Formats: sequence, C-alpha cells, structure tokens
Amino acid sequence: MTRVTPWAVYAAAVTSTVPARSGPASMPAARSAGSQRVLDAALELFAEHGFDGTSLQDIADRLGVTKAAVYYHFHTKDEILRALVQPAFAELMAIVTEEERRPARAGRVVEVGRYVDYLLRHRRVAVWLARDAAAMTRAVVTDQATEVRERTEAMLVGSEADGLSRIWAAATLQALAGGLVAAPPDATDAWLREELTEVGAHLIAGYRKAVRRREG
Amino acid sequence: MTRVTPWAVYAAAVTSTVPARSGPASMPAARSAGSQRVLDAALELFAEHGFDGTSLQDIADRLGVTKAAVYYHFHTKDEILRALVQPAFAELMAIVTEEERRPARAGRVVEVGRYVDYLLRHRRVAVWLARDAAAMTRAVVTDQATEVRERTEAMLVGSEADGLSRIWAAATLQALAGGLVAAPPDATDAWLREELTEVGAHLIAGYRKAVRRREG
DNA sequence: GCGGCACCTAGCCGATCGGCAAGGAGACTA
DNA sequence: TAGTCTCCTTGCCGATCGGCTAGGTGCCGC
Repeated sequence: MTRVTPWAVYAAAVTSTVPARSGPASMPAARSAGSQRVLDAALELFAEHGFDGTSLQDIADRLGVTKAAVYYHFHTKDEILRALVQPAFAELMAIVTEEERRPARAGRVVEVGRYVDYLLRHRRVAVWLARDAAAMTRAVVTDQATEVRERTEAMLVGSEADGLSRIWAAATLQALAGGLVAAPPDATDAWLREELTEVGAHLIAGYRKAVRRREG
Repeated sequence: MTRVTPWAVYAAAVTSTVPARSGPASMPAARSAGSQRVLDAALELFAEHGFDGTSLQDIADRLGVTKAAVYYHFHTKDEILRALVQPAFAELMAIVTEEERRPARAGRVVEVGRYVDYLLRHRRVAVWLARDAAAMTRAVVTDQATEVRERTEAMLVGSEADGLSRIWAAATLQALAGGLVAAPPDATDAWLREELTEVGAHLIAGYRKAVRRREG
C-alpha cells in the first residue's frame, strides 16, 4: 500500500502536467528494442511474483543492466505497468464497443469466442493479471481496469447487473483465465481455443438456464 | 521478490530450530483477542491491496497501534500469512483426504457441493487468495498451497492430470472463487451456495462431456 | 573530425521496508 | 507490597525501495 505523504500529494497534483524529459519514456508508442526487452522481463517477473513483489532492481538484474538503465526507458514503475496493460485493455475495449453496437444480441456464445481469441492473443498478460488482481488497484490503471471488466461482463450477461448476472459473468471470466493459467506450455492455441470456448459456452448456457429458473 | 542475501541464507538454515521467544507468537493455536484483531486487520488489507502491497505499518495503523505491537503477536510477516492460511488449508486437506478414501466416485457433483460449502466457510480468505495468488509463492506456504490445489483439482476431475483435465479443473476452481468475489455483500450464504453449486455442476458436466468427446 | 543522439553506468537521495531490544503501564495474584 | 504476566511504546537497525543526476561510451550522419 502506498502511504500518503506530503510529497506524494504534490506529485499527484502535477502528474498531468509533468513536462517531457530526455529519453524515450515520454513517447507512448513505437517502442525501441531496449524498451521492449524491459517490458518482456517485467512481464515475466510480474507473472511470477506479482507487481508489488517485483522491484526495479529485479528487472534490471534479469536484463543484466543497472536500475538506471530501466529508468532510462520508463521513468516510473507505474509507467511499465501502464505500458504492459494498455494495449490489451485498448483491444478489449474495442471488441466490447463493437459488440455493444451490434443490434441483435441473441446468443452470447459468439462473444465468448471473441473473448477467448482475445485472451489467447494476450496470453502472457492475461495469465499475469489472473493471478495478480492487486496490481489493478494502482491508480494509473484502476479506472481503465474497472471499466473494461464491467463492460466485458455486460457483454456476456447483459447490463442488468443483478446479483445473479454478476456472479455468472465473473465466474465465466475467471474460469477462462484460470483455464489459461493451468494450460500446459505445449498446448497449441487452436486446442486451447476449442476447450476454453467450450468452458465459456457451458457457463453462458448455465447462466441462461439460471435466469429462466429464476423467472419461471 | 525477496533478494537472496548471505543473511537470508543463514536465516533459512536456522528457521526450523529457532528457539521460542517471549510473547504468544510461538504458540500456534488458541489465539488471544489481540492476535485475532491483528489477523482480521491483516486479512482485510491483504484482500484489498495484496500481501506484498500491505506493510506491517499499514496493519498497525488500522488497529491504531504501533508496528511493534504487531510484532508482539507475530514476529514475522510470514507468520501472519501462515496463521491466516493454515486453518483454511487444513480443513480443505481434511475434506480432500476424506473424499480420496471414498471408494465409489461416480459423480463429482457431491464434491463440488462440499467445496462450495468450504469456500463459504472461509469466504474472506478465499476472496483474498482468488485475487492474490502471488502471496502463495512465499516459501512458508507454497508447498502446502501447491499440494492442496493439486489434490483439490484431482478430487474434481480425477488424478490423471492430462491437459484437458487440468484446464477444466482449474476453470472450475477459478469460476467458483470468481463468483464468490463478485457476489454482492448482502448475498446470503444459502443463495450463494445454490448458485455456486450450479456453476460448479455445469462445469463438471461440461468436463465429462469433453472427456467423452475426446474418447469417442 | 565533430556534434548529436541512443543507451547505459556509478553513485547517490529520502522514504519505507521488516524486524528487534528495552522498558513501562496496568491488572492480577501470592 | 512485591513479583509476574500481558500488552503495548519508544526508538532504533540494516536493507531495500522507487527515483534521480551527472557523466561517459559508441555509433551516426554531416
């Protein structure tokens, strides 16, 4: 937990107006090879020990460089977090937005398939976040994380957000992520896609049945 | 991540023979009221910010005491972790062991029901660990955690441990935990039990179907 | 050959980390 | 009243945390 100090209050106040400094840390896209190596090492370590359980020194050690070299590419630890998470979030947001526009929403199984494909594309990030939800409480990502999670749940079970829907939606998302985590390393994407889609489809079918039971 | 220092190596070497000190930290059971208050505060904070994201100072602050007061009850942070996790693990081990002895194992749905009941009894711990799996990489609990997880999975899908079974087992456990996390605070245990059991039963049925599909 | 840029190191900063020794307040009992 | 026990405080320790400055090396186009 970050303890609030006078300095931290000041830093938060000027966060949005911090000027650009030397180094590529200020440019968001088009990562250099060095920056990408930092992200790869960080993702590996975050997945293993969690965000809070990994220090900048750990990342530097894995790369065989000093801590300041990491600082050159990303000026804060939160910047690494954001860089790792942002592409995955952006893509999921796009998928959900597209599905929201679709008028007829008879079956949610199609959406499950799209979500499974998405998970497989961002497998490493998904495996990490499935075991380290605490990282999403960081201020830099928490709003995005909450929004994307809520809208994804709504994509699967509708936006009513009653207790029943919430449970089944969360269960479905967690089941898919959990299956991904437990998957053997040599499992092909095609096989994983088939199995996970079936897991999700079963849960969506179960949800519909539960709704019918409650209404009937 | 804990960096290995010469001192840490020494400490690990003498861990098993560390002598009893003053204070109740050496007695495992029969917690005093003060110790229980520490555990309650710690569990709340761990669930919110994760184990690594919570400092002993945070726990002390929540209780309105000093850090050393926490130290009086538990001499290390790992000791708090162990104290929180151990009862839940022990109970699950007992359940799994009992189910392993049962000769006929036609349907796993009964086991799902027992597991759901177990989750509801240890709801706060379960919600915490579902979002903070990184805490289970700590040396004090990692062996127990791995064993209890593997045997619980085996209880649900058998001990073959092929890729298909592993995925469905992990998906089932994660789905139940995820449903628990997403449950509204005012949800009754009886209602939760019903819904979660149905979630688990659906997944077990899906697993059986997947096995039949693969074999046939 | 020279300025400029990308990339990295050495070394430091204040803050916070988990952990610990010494001692005191208060209740209870012999 | 003296001794003891529980529970907590003050105050400190070395280590590590995230973050930062100044400086250097090597490659680039000019």
